[in-house]
Amino acid sequence: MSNIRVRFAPSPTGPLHIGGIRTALFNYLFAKKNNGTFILRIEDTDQNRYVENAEQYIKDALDWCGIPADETVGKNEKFGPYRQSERKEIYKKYAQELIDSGNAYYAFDTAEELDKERKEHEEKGKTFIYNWHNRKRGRLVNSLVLSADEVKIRIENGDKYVVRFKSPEGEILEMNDIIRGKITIDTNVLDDKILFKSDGMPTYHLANIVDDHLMEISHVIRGEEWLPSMALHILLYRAFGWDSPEFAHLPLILKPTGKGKLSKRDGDKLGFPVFPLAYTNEATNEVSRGYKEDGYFSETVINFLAFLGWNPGTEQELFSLDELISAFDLSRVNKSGARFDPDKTKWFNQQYLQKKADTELAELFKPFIANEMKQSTSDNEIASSYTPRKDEYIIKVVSLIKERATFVADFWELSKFFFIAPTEYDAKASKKQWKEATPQIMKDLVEVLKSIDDFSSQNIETIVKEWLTKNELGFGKVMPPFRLALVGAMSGPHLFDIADMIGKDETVKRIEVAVEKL
RNA sequence: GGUCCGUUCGUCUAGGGGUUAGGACGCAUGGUUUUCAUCCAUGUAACAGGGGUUCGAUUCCCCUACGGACUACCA
Repeated sequence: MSNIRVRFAPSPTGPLHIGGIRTALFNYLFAKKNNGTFILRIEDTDQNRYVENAEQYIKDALDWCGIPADETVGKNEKFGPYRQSERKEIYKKYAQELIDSGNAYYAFDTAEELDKERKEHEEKGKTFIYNWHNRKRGRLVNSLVLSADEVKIRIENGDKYVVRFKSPEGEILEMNDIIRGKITIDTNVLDDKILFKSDGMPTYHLANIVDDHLMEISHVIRGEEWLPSMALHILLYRAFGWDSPEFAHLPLILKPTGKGKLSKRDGDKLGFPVFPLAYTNEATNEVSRGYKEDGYFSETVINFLAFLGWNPGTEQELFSLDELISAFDLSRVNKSGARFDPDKTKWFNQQYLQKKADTELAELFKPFIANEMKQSTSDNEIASSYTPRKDEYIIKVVSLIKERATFVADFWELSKFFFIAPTEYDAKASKKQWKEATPQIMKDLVEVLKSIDDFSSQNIETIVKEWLTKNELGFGKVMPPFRLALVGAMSGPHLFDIADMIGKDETVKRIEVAVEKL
């Protein structure tokens, strides 16, 4: 195969949701796998739905995911412009070419007239199709029924018109889809799609075909919602006398529960993001959450999206972007829609969190600590002595608690006792673990602790254990209340590690406070 | 309604004429950890239904059911 060139061609009507990101990802993977080029083209032919900040959002989202385009607006513009609104004249020329070759025609029917037509057909239980069935009969007004002069006069008069494709009659069209194989359609059921709108803009169909041809796109990889348009597109390539690219229609991403494809609303309803990045609708000020802001790593998003509708055929599930590139194969893409599972995305994030270096996680954790400390210092005097903690300390904390976290945002709850003394004690645990004899045992423990010079985890452990054995004290009598005093609850890492981290003075202080309070 | 596409555990999926139908998420149980979590082990659970073809079908074909997409001067 020569020169692989693929494109992702979103319409800037709002934020891109994960379905769009997955389409972009599969295009990207296919391109990189085959030493090809990944192009981002902005399909902004619908002026009514255009949203100002959407194009930037699309670029930002692809950048965050690590799958930027090789060619796009402002970057390697060999086939530019890459915004369809800036290519108007090009489409006009090609529309004319189709009219001249008899593959398209002018139509003067108004939207209202057509609506009425459709309704009337529907009432009779029929389907209105603007094609050979009725384009020359009935009440439709177009250059197929009007004389050349009449058409000319109408256009010169400034009458609104559209250009329609003249779809062929009585042909069984056989097409090939890389994912689905052979697809057959009877051209008699195709309607004469509008190619050029009365506002001087092309429709998706014309612009898309012209651009894909001009930009030398070799493979069209897009969502399944385009499958019904494939016949029209193939027919357009033929009408122009161009070779058509190969097609691959990706399965849709479905809602976690219920019917239909995943939509923006599902995220709000079920409490998970559907967008890569948070997005603020400038008109309504409505904010939609994003994976990034919810604490997911881009690796997570890429990995779970890759596995929606594709799999490598092995049992490996964790793939870096590079691994994805080498493993990717369109022939292993599924045909059926994939239900989106938020639970599994969490699992992916947990996996990636464990793989991250402690230093990197510590950096991500710092802002959370700063924020929490700001809130706690005022009502917790002990906190002040812990305030600025060195990086080294934070890295150590991260190494001790990360295995129980899924998000960086979980860190504080899992580790706050490394930074501030407990202000309250888990009620259930205190009742169960803090017995009558406990205060005295704790006081004795404090004395033992005070005598330790080398306050390292291992050494404390050794000495405390020796003391336990010597005094015939059970672990169960000492360790739970000890933990309660340091942590405030029955959870957390190895207790002697905690003591080591917070130091002798603080350890002793916390036990004394607990004895007082409990 | 019409057209097209699809259908393996609850979910993502592997497999493919003869298999104990495999893995992962989730869930459950047990072990490790005198905590919690992690981790490990085990368990749970599926070929939509009906007809063919065949010695044999979950796998191939047809029908039905169900699901989905499309059916705009939206993409």
